Amino acid sequence: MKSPTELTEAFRANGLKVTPQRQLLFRLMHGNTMHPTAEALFSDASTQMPGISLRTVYQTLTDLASMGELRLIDVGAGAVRFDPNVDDHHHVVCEMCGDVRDVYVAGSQNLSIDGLDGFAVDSTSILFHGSCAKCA
Amino acid sequence: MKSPTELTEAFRANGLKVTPQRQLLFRLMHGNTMHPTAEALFSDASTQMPGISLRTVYQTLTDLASMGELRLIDVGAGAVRFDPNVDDHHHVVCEMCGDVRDVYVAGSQNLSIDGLDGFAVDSTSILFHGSCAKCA
DNA sequence: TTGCTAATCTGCATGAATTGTTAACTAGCA
DNA sequence: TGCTAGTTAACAATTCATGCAGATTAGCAA
Repeated sequence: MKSPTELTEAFRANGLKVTPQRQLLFRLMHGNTMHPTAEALFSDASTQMPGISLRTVYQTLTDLASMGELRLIDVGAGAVRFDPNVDDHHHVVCEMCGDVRDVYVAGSQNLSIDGLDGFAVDSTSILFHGSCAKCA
Repeated sequence: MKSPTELTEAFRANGLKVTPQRQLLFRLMHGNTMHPTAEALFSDASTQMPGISLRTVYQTLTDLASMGELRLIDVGAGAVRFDPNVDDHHHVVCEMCGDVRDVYVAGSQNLSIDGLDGFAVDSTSILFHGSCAKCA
């Protein structure tokens, strides 16, 4: 994800306005490795800006996602999570505490895959399920 | 997934009762390659047994899943899908029509993975996103 | 076959996550 | 400084899934 300053430029360039709510969310997501849910971010944002709406958090996150500045990740645990890391990477989720971390996978071009006939594949997501060091 | 007859045995052996509703669902899921949602199965079941409850469909599917007779798959499109194929396999989903098909992946032991330190991995799911032949 | 009892079914209520709606508000340009 | 399109907040609505309670039934035992 771009820096808050760069995002300000990018939003204006796209005809979108840069409000205090959005700037706060830019800062909260920049460099964030927590893979937060919308609710979690809303909670964080609320401490710094009481009265901010959950709807606004969702709105801004989906705007960022559609600009390619964030990735949505679904670990099958109810709520979607947001990841400012847009590198080509995957995830591991702890089934006990729900913690999610980034995983880098190399060598996938050597996989032998059967069943993709007729499909044009756009993207691949690999999700590892297990238990983290703390929960083991 | 086992055959309806075998499932009848298995349910009784576990102290679970075999009702007409359950038998119908056994038949509807056996060999089913559609990866249906609970709603879709409910719809199918309703034509053969009007009055069956959606609650019962969820209940039976959950029971089957906890017995290891089916797998739950989440393609990030809202509802969870159910797969009677419990082999070690993965899935591809068409982003246009939502169709899901089984994919077999070999060679994953040769992947080079970075970021799993401290995690004990129980399972891995690979999901391919793209467009199917009909929607391309 | 009959009766008992725990398991099940249905219908409805509830809950969690997300999106739709609308009137009031404001960023950013002229 | 004013205008106007884009935003926000509050609330309603939707979707998917689970909790609950009273009526019903499968399956065992006599």
